Order: sequence, then C-alpha cells, then structure tokens
Amino acid sequence: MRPTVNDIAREAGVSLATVDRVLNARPGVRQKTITAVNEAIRTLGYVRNVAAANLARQRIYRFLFVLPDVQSQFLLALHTAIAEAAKGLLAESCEVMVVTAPLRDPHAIVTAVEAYRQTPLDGCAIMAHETPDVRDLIVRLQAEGTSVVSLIMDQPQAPRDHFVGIDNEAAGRTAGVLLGRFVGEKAGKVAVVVSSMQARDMVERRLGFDRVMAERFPHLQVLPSIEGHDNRDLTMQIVRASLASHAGVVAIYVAGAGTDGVTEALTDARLSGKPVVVAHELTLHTRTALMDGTIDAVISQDVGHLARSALRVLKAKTDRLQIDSGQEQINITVLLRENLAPIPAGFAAHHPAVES
Amino acid sequence: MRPTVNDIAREAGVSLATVDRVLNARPGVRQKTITAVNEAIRTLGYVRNVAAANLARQRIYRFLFVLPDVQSQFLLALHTAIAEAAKGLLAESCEVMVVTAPLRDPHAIVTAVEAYRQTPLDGCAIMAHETPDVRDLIVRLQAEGTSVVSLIMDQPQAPRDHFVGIDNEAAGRTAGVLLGRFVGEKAGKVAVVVSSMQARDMVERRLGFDRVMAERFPHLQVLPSIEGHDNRDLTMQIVRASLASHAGVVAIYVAGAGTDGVTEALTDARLSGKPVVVAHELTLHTRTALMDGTIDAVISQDVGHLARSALRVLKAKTDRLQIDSGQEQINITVLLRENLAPIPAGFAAHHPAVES
DNA sequence: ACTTTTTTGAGGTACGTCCCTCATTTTTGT
DNA sequence: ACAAAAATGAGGGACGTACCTCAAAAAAGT
Repeated sequence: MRPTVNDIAREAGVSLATVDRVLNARPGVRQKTITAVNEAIRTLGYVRNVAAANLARQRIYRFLFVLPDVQSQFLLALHTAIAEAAKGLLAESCEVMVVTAPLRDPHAIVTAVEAYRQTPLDGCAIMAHETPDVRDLIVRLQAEGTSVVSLIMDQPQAPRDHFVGIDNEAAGRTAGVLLGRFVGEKAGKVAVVVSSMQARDMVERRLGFDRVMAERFPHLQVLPSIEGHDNRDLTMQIVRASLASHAGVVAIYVAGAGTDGVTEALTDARLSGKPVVVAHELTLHTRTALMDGTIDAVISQDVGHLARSALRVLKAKTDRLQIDSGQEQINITVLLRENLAPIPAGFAAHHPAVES
Repeated sequence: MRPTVNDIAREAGVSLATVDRVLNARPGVRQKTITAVNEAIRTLGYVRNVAAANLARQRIYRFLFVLPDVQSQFLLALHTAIAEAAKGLLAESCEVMVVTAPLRDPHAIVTAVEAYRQTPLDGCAIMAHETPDVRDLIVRLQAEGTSVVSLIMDQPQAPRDHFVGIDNEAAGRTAGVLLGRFVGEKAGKVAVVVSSMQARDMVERRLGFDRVMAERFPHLQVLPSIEGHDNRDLTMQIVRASLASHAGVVAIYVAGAGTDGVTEALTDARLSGKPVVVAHELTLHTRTALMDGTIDAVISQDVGHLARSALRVLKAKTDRLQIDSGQEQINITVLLRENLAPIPAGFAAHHPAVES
C-alpha cells in the first residue's frame, strides 16, 4: 500500500498538521522540521495522491489556447483536436478555452489574452510569432504563476516552460532527403514555399532543408523562399510567377500552408515532367493530392497529440510534476500514397467547415 | 460546478442510495426507476468523478504484460518502456507486471499466465503468435472479466478487446515505397528477411510490401522470405547463403529482428554496389547502421507509446470507458539518417543490457 | 524568570464516490 | 386482504488530501 500523509507524520515524528504545512509550503515550520519531514517523504517514497488532493481542494484547472485566426484546414483540425482533448480532461476538472487572434498583430494577441487573465489562468499554450509583445506577455503570465508552453512555433527567447511541437529542423531535413531521393540523379531547381519567414517553424524547416540539400544533393539548386502568408490565392499567384521566371524547376517543397495554391499553380505551368512535391500536414486537400500523385510525400504532425501533449504538460507544470519527455515528444509522420490510412469515420462530421 | 450524485438524486426524485445502485449496476431497482435515474444523468450531463471513485473504492488495477523471452534490443526497449509507463501510472494505483515466455511454446505462455491469474487480473496485454492455446487463454481471461489486448502482433481470431500496435500492412507498404524509390530505375532482386512466418505482424508486413512491389516496382523481383527467428547468427548464415545463391540482389527488406545479422552478412558479400536496406525498429544497432549508411531507412514504432497505449486501453476497458481511437492509434515513424534525433540523455543507463 | 513570538499538535469539516446496514415503503402473489 | 417479496430511503464510515481553528508547547528575546 502506498504511504500516506499519516505515515509521513509517524515516520518523521511530527503531527499531521506539520506534514501538511510542509507539503503545501505553508509558513510557520522550522527549517529543521521541514528537513525531517522531507527526509521521511524520501525514505518512504511518498507520492502525493493527486486525485485526492484535487478532490479536496476542489480545484478547476483553467487552460487557455492562443491560436492564429488563419482559416487553414490544419488549424481547423487543431481546433477540433483541442476540443476533443478537452472533453477527455473534463473528467479531471479542466476547463479549456481557446482564443484566436491575427498572427501578424502581436498587440491583438496580447489584448485577447488579457481578457482571460481576469480570473487567473493555470496554463496557457501560445502559437504565435516570436515578437517582443508576445515575449512580454509570456513573462507576465509566468510572473503570476501561469505555466506557459509554446505551441507549434517555439519561443526560445521567452521563458516558456516547454515547447510542444515537432523538431522543425528535422522535419525540413526529412523533407529534403525524401525530395532529393525522389528526384534522383536529375539536376534542376527546387522551389520552396513557406507561410512567412517571420514564423520560426518555417525558418527552421527551411534551415534543415537547405542543409540536406547542400550536403547531399548539390546538383539541385534551391531557390529563395516564396512567402504565401497562408493564403491560397496569393500563394498560387506567386508560385505561378516564380515557375514562369525560373526554368527547370524539378521539385517543390511546401513548408507552410497554402498547398492548394501550389497545386493549383502547377496545373497550368509548363514543366518538363511532373515535379516532385513534398508538403506538410495531412488535410483533405493534401490527402487528395497524395492519392492522385500531385504530391509525393506529406510530412505531418498529429494534431491530437499536440493538443493532448500541451494540456498534459500544462497540467504537470501546474501540479509541479515531472513530465515524461518521451511521451511529450511530438513525432513527425511521413505519409506516402501507399501508407495513407483511410479517412476515419465521422471525420467530415467533426470538420463541418473543412468542406468550404 | 459539475453535477454530483446528489444532484442526480434530487433531479430524479429518488434517494442517494438508489442512484448509487443504478450507477454501480447493483440489483434491487425497478426498470422504471433505472430509466428515471439515467434520464436525470442525461439531462444533467453527469460524468462520474473517476478520481473520487477510485479513491473511495481503493481499487488497485492489476495488469499483466506477456512478452516473448527473446533477447532483442527491441524487446529490451519495450521492457523499459513498460516499466516507465507503469511508474507513471503508479499515481493512479496501477500494478503492472511482466512475464516472459518462449514465443514458440504456446503452452509455456499459458502456464506462465496461469500463475498470475490466482489473484484476478484486471487486464492483460499479450504479445504472442496466434495459436489455439493462446486463443483459449484469451477466452478464459475474458470470461473471468479480465480485459485483453493483443500487443504488436494481433490476434484477430481471438476475442481480444483491442489491438495495440501499428498497421503492419501499411508498414510493409511504406517499406516497399521507400525501398523501391531509393533503388530507382535499376532492376534486380529484393531479399526479404522476417522473424518467422508464424508471426502475424511479419505476414502482414510481407503482404503490404509485396503489394506495393508488384504494383509500383515490377522491375524488382521479390525473393521468398528468409526466416531468421530473431537470431543474429542464424540470420547471418541464411542471408549469406541466400546472397551467394542469388545474383543481382539490389535491396533487402528486413521486416523482423536480426538486422545485425543481415548487415554482418553484407560485409563479406560480393555485391555490385551497396544494396538499399530498409529495416524495422530503432535500436543501437540500426541507429549506427543508419548513420554509416549501411541501412537507408528504418521504420519504427514508438515503444513508449505502445506501453502507455496498452495500459490506457486496459484501464479504460476495466472502467468501461470509451477509448480515444485517435490517441490509441500507433503511428509508424520513418527514420532516415537525416532525421535521426540524437540519443536521449540517460539512454544507456536505462538499457544496461543493450551493450552486450 | 519572564513575556513574546514562533512552532507544533489535536481535531474538525469538506471533497465525491463506494459500499454497507437497517428500517420503511411499495409492489406482487395468493 | 393479507403475507411475502421486492424496492427504496436514511444514514454512516471510508478513501487521502486540503484547509481551518484553537490550544499547547517550545524557542527566542528581554
């Protein structure tokens, strides 16, 4: 049987009240006694029964997700995943809220969060560009005891507790190898489409991609990044223009959103042979494109895992528990036409907006 | 505030005791009353506070893992992962045991489990070949209320509650595409090494692999399976013999354990050019081989996820809760030299036996 | 040695659920 | 209409922890 607070009291030769004071860091205990109690905790291998604790304290965890208001299929899927994960955590008294703000307006992000900060938040998961405003926001949140994780795009300069997302440099490298090996011996140019070079994840993917291309595929010339700003039409236009001005494009790496714009631009481009296309994120569009061969490989991150991991980490941080790094590592999946799982039942029902 | 049993009692116009009888399926309640209570539960949106329930019932979940006694690095990693996951569930009063038995002796598996069945088990995760003995064991376990999941290799004919593992056919298909595309235009033969064709996972991988090869890479001739029985030396000898008798092997798919035996056999084989090698599972050996280019790609499943998923599913089944299919889907990861993450700190410490 | 302050002890209530007992009411069968 | 059986109510103790109060003891300062 696991030791309880009573066992600690007996072991340490103090009363239950004192143990309680030590455990919950309440004042009025001599350092000597604190040490004794901690010693007893150690020898007995006591671990606080979090369930009982939460039951007693009637705590409700309040978590907030801050997401960009971009209308991409990926973000819609992320929204659903968060809602799903939140439902699962309902049984553990967690209240999960989501607020969206324009990616390019850091001030709007800050004010959006401020509204939720009236009642203190236990944790906050932020997906935003790395800007001074956001950094200050994170500092302020931390200062008042809110745990913060950066989501999908890291904020390495800010004092976030954790980063929940894939290793984007590794993702870029993976894209590079797949693209390079799929192209084969053929020489030519490679176009790279990103959302925005302000986004850290894009920069990192590009970095990893470039490294592999330079090292392993020197016969392929990588062109400067095309910024599509998560906009289908804009992406289509720029890609079209780029393909027109650069002869000999044999492959395209779509590191950001806007894959539909890219494939659209490909339909009327005069290219010698179908270019190898590697893109990110499994959506209805990339799925179709994989099936019909327009896209050769998709590198995807599991949005369900992202949502659950963010919540798990935030909860662990608020409970001051250790996190299982293995479990919280977000893996990337390489999807090819041949290993694409069928659309899960009820997918459409969960994504009503995806159809549009 | 979330509704409690008291709220249900008030809403349904019955006493707390009756609500309790309904909730815990105890006898002595009229159908009419049961319906009324369930109706109240529905309208209030009541969800049982599992934490409080487990606290009250002082339940200790007893889970048993049944694994083959093969000494492969993969299984060692799995053992560690299970221990790790068990530690995490310690806070939720779960006792996790592991028993090993010879893969090829179904009777030994059964007797090994019988010993643990003295005290009733809540759940059991079985990794074993599909044999009548194992099937009967599963039936008996189910009969006495133990939840059963098949692990890594499925037991589709047995009444297991769930299968925890990857989609092996998809894994085989993925291996096929990677291998095929990496080989390129070149024609030649492809050797396939499996553990044993008795193992369901091997059969499924081979099936998926063959499908892709036939459909997409008809210029590659796939040779019959080589059975290495998870044994390094045996694998080495057979592969060596096979390479000697078949000229023109341009690629090898190692669907089972024994990758070290295969690479060993490659060192002294006279082949025209390095063959493309696709293997399974990330171990110290495959990691090294990936780095030095002996292996081109590794398809791996996350043992941590396997262990946690098995336990989560077993726990959910015992609590008669729904499982989150998204979370329990085990993904495969495609590892290339370029996207190989560094060895996590403390890896060696956790795998003392791996060095041997 | 005395007061003041700090530290400790003892005890209680609460959280939501489970599980038990015993009395009472309602229903069923005759 | 009656006895027997079934259903329900009322209540309490338990799980492990949090948080509260008040009194007692120990330590510190004078």
